[in-house]
Amino acid sequence: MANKTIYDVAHLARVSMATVSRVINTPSIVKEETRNRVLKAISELGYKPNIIARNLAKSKTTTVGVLVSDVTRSNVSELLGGIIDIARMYKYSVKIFSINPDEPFIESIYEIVAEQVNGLLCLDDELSDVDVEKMKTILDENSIPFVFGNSYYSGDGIANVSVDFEEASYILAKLLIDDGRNHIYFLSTKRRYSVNMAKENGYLRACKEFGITPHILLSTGDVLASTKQFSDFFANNKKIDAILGVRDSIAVSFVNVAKKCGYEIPKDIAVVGFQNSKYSLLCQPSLTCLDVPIYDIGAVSMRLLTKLMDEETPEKIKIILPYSIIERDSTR
Amino acid sequence: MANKTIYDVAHLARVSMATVSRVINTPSIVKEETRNRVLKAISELGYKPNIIARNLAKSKTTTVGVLVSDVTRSNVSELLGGIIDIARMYKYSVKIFSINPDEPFIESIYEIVAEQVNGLLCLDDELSDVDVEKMKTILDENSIPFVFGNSYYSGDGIANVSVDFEEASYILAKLLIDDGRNHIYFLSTKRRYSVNMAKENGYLRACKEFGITPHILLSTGDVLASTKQFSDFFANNKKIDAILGVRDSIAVSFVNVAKKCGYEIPKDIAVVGFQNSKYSLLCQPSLTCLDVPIYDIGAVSMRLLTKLMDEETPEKIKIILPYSIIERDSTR
DNA sequence: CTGAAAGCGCTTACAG
DNA sequence: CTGAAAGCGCTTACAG
Repeated sequence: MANKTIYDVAHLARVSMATVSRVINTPSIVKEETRNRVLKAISELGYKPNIIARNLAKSKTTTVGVLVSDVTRSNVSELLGGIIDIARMYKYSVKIFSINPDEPFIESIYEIVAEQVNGLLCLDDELSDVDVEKMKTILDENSIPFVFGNSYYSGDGIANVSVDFEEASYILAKLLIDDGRNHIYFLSTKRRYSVNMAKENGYLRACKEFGITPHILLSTGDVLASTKQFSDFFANNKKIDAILGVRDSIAVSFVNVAKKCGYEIPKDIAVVGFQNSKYSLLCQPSLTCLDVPIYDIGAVSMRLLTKLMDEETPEKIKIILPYSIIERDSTR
Repeated sequence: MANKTIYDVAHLARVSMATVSRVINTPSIVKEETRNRVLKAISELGYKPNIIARNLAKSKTTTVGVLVSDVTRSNVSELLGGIIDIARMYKYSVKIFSINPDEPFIESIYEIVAEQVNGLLCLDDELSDVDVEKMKTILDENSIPFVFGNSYYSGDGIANVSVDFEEASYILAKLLIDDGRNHIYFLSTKRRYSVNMAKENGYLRACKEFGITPHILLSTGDVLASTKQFSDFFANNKKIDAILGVRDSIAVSFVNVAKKCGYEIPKDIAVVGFQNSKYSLLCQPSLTCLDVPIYDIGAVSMRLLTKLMDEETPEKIKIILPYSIIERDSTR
């Protein structure tokens, strides 16, 4: 059984295809009697308009692209959750693109443009300023609005939805300092994410303000590697009484090693995380951490994008969402 | 600057649009000299074919749909990783759909059909057989091939890529039994996923075969709730010397509670998980568990779908991938 | 309120 | 090897 077209419906309802199109798009304009006849035909045939054809006719699409560097990165799925829910609400469908590591970043943008998306949500957090500028140029040329979700790119005219990680990190560090800690380590990732840079800056600001020497430890995401790294760290007998871990998995690895080396948490070392993931609850002791509204960041990004696509002018193009801090057993 | 069309290129290269189309789609057919002229025009203009128009003209799409019940479910992002990589390889783009909880499941299928996807990957694991049949009917009517990834639906003509969780679970249970354990609990989810049912069946088979009384404990995904549930469990002084946890987060919760109640792992209680997630490594002690090739399941599902979309007849429509078992400190 | 017709940007037999 | 033309399934001024 082939796909029904608008012709089939028109024929059955004995009207022109234009009328069918109208009952679908602007039903109020059609006389009730005709409208009902058409509606009946539609449901009898199980007709669904071909969205491709509609898009072509309108020369616009109801698709947004979501660009990620890697879907498996933490937070991406929760961001997607918010994005998809709002997209449905506004009748957009979402195409997902990941960056092809085998070609220059900008090629990915060209490919997305060719797919005729109506807007782009960029969840990539590792872009150079140059790439961001190039991307902006191409997208602007094609009148494709875009917004960055959960990342920091400061350029003019670049829409951004995030949490103030710099401030949050500052507050977290201050919390440790107020508790009398002064050998505070900042555990971050080897890869330079804009978000983690912001956290680092907040930490550095607090250190500077309170006259504490900053210590930064970078590790990969790999559990075994960081376990080894942290063991070496303790073998060198470094002075330490607190850590801030940008990722829960890193913080938990560290806690495990510290405990094995005879340190008590939080007595000897206080621990603070930046994600409120299940890890933070499953960890022993449970982790004090930032609670970032990841789902909301996704949802708000998408909502902002819908405004941009409708050529509304939103009051703000850079949105900072509130966060909270959850104190648990790894600090006191 | 508006989008360049094939006309602009044709004009610049002084050929017809048909020729331009040919150098894009079947370049070998065009005389080299003409081809080069067209290529030059294409790159001068930065022309990219409008994929919507192409799809309409070919009345087919190069888009596959991926249907999930909820993107944030564990494994979904890793499945997506495999799917996206293979999709890129075969030049498909992927649209992601989640099930709208506010309407009957089958409506979601109609919406996907309207989006003109060329094939569908279904990652939903909680469908009733009735829904699966309905879905198959609709999709068949519209000649949209589909495959289930990481789930079990046994119907005829239903493509499926998974791991033999029934067998794996049987082997895991047997491993505990061989170790002399005979009060083995199976911790599963309240929601009935086809995959978890398969695990349960393997466990039950082992119990039956070795004359052990099966015990099944169902919990929600919520850490706090399951912590309470497990505390109550121990308060009732149940006999227990081993558990199989379908999810790592559940297994870790259980371990935490058991330790707090004075049990030693694995001496008093051996623990086995079904996911090789970071939790299983971060847990103290580290968890013995199944290693399921989630990424591969996504990749193979997508590959199978490309064959189906190309109307090849794959030798097998139900693919069982190999797994392995990683023994760590939670058993011995 | 409704129909005829042009157009969206491509592809692809059909001629030549 | 290349062009003219029809067609993919819709939408939307333009008439009436």
